[in-house]
Amino acid sequence: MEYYIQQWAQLLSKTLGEALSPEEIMTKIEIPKFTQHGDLAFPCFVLAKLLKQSPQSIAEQLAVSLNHKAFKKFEAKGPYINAFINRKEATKETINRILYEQEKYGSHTFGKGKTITFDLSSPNIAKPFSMGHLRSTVIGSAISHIAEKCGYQVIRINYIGDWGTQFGKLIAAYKRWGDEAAVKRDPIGELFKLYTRFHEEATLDPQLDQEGRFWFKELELGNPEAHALWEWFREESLAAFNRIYTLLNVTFDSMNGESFYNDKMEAVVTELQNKGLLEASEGAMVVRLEDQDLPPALIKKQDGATLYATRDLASALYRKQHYHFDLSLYVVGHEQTLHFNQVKSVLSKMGYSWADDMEHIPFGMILKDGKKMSTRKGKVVLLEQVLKEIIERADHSIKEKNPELEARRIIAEQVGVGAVIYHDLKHYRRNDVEFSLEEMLKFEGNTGPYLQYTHARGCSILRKAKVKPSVIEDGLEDDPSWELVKLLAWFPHTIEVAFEERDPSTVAKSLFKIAQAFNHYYAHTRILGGAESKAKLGLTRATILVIKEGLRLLGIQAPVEM
RNA sequence: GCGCCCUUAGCUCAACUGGAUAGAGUGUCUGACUACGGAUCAGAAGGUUGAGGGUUCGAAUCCUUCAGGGCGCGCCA
Repeated sequence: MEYYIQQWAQLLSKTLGEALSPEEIMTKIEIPKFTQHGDLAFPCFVLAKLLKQSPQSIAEQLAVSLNHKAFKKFEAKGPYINAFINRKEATKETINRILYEQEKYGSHTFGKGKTITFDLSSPNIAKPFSMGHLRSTVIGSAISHIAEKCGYQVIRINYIGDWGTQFGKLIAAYKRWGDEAAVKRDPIGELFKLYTRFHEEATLDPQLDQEGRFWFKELELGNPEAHALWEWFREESLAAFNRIYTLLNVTFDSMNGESFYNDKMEAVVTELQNKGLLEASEGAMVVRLEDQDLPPALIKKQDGATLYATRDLASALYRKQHYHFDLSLYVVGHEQTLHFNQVKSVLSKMGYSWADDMEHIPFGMILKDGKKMSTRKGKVVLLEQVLKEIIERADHSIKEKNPELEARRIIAEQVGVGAVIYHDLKHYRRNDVEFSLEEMLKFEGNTGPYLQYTHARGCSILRKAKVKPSVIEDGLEDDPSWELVKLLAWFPHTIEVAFEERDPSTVAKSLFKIAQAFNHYYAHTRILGGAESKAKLGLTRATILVIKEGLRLLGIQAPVEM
C-alpha cells in the first residue's frame, strides 16, 4: 500500500513541476473514509496558496492530467483528488506476497542488531496476581513480540517484587497470626489474608508498622529466621505465578527480582556519595532533583534500609552492563510515572547518558466502580479466578456448538485466555479500564473468540478445498475482496506503527477489521468452486495467515477448530 | 494546594495525529437462501464530541477559561 502512495506522490510532484516534494505530498495523502472516494486521496488546500487558485479547480485540473498504470483512474471531488488503484494487479501482488512470506509477512529489519530489554509483569510476591498485573504482563509481552518482528533482540525481564518493606510486614503478620498448615494448603490465599489483616490492624495499632519495618531491616541484615520465611513465601508465590504464565503463554529470559540486587545496592549508594549527589535530609538519604522540577528521590530510610528507588537504580545499571541495551522499556502502571522520572534523572546526574534510552510505558489502571483497586484493603479481582471462570464458559460453549470436537479442554483454554488477553489489548493502553466480568466473558463482537472463530472458519474452508494455494495467477476485483485485500496490505505498516507507539491495540484493531472484512466477504461470496476459485482460496489463506500471525503477536492462540 | 492524565451514541471504545457525511462493538427492535461452521451476516434506532471562548480555508483533535472524574506528590512498590 505504501508503494501506491509513493508512486502517486512522485507522479503528483512531477506534474506540479515539483512545487511540492514527493515526501511532502506523501505526508498529505490520506485514506478516504468512504469507499466511493476511492483508495487514496490528496487534499488540495496546500496548493491553493501556492498556485493562487481554489482547491476545487486545482483538483479538477490535476485529475485529468494524471495517468499511471498502477491506478485505474483519478477523480476530482471538491477540493480532493481521489485515486482508484488497479485492483486486479494489487490483489494479486498482495495475496502472492503473503502466501510466499507466510508468517514472516509484516516483518521489518530496522531493529536488526539492536537489543531491547523489557521490564514487564513484575508482580509482588505476598500479593496475589491481580488484574492489574495482567495488563503489564500482556501489554509487555505483546510489545516484545512486535519488537522481535521488527528485528530487535528482546530480553524479557520479570522484575519480581520479592523485596521491600512488605516482606517485613508479612513476616510480622505471620509471626503474630500465621499458621503453617494453612499457608501450605493455600499459600497465596493465606499470605494475602495475612497481608490484608496486617493493614487493617495497623490503622488501629501503629505499633505494627514499626514491627514490619523492624523485620524488613532484619531481613536485609540476614537474620536466618526472617530469611527462611522470606524464601518460603517466595517459592510458594512463584509456583502460583508460573501456573498463570503457562496459561497466558508468556515466557521470560530473566526472573531476577528485586532481591537479586541486594548485594548490588551498596555500590550504588557509594557511587552516589562519591559523585556528591547524596544528601542527608530529615534523617534519610536523598538525591535532590529540584533543578529538574522533581521532588527528591529517597535512597535510604532513616533506619538505613533501602527503598525501591535504590533497587531500580541498581537494576538499571546492571541491565546496561549485562545486556548492553539500546532501549530499555518499562511496562509499568502510570501511577509510577513520577518515580520513574526520578530514577532516570538520578542516572543522568550520575553521568549516564543512556538514561535517555530508558522509557516508561505507562498503562491505565483497572478500576472498580471508577476507583483504583487496592491490594491493601483486599479489594482486588484475582486473575486466576477470572481465568478459571472464563475457561469454564468457553468449555460450555464448545460443548454446545461443536460437541464432537476433540481436545475440548485445550481449545477451551485457548479461547478463554484469548478472550481475556484480547479484551485487555484492544483498548489503548493509557486509558483506565473499568473492570467488568460481563464484558470480559463475551465471545461475540469485537472479542478474541471472534477473531479465533474467523480463523477457524477460514481453516475449515481450506480443509474442504483440499488444496493449499501457494500462488495465484489472477487477481480479484469485487468490492468485498478489495476491502479485505487493502487491510491485509496495510498489515506491515500496522506492525511498524504498533512498535513506534508501543501500542498493541493498533494490531488488535487491525485484526478486528480484517476479521470483519473477511466475514463480510464470506457471507456474500461463494469461495469453494465457481469462477476465480483459486484466487478466492488464495485470499482466504492469506487472511488466516495474517490473523494467525497477528494473534501470535498479541499472545493469543489460533486454533484450527473450535 | 501543586503536577500529570481523562471526559465522544444508554454502556465499552474508534477516528490515519488538523481534513470530506464523527465510526465500530454491545444493548434494544427487525430480518438471513435447508448454511464453504449462526461464536456469523444484513438492517433500524441512537450525537450540539463535558461547557464557553480563541487560532484557520477546515477543530473531537491545537491554545485558553470553567465544570466533573482519576492518579501522583520523602521513609509502600
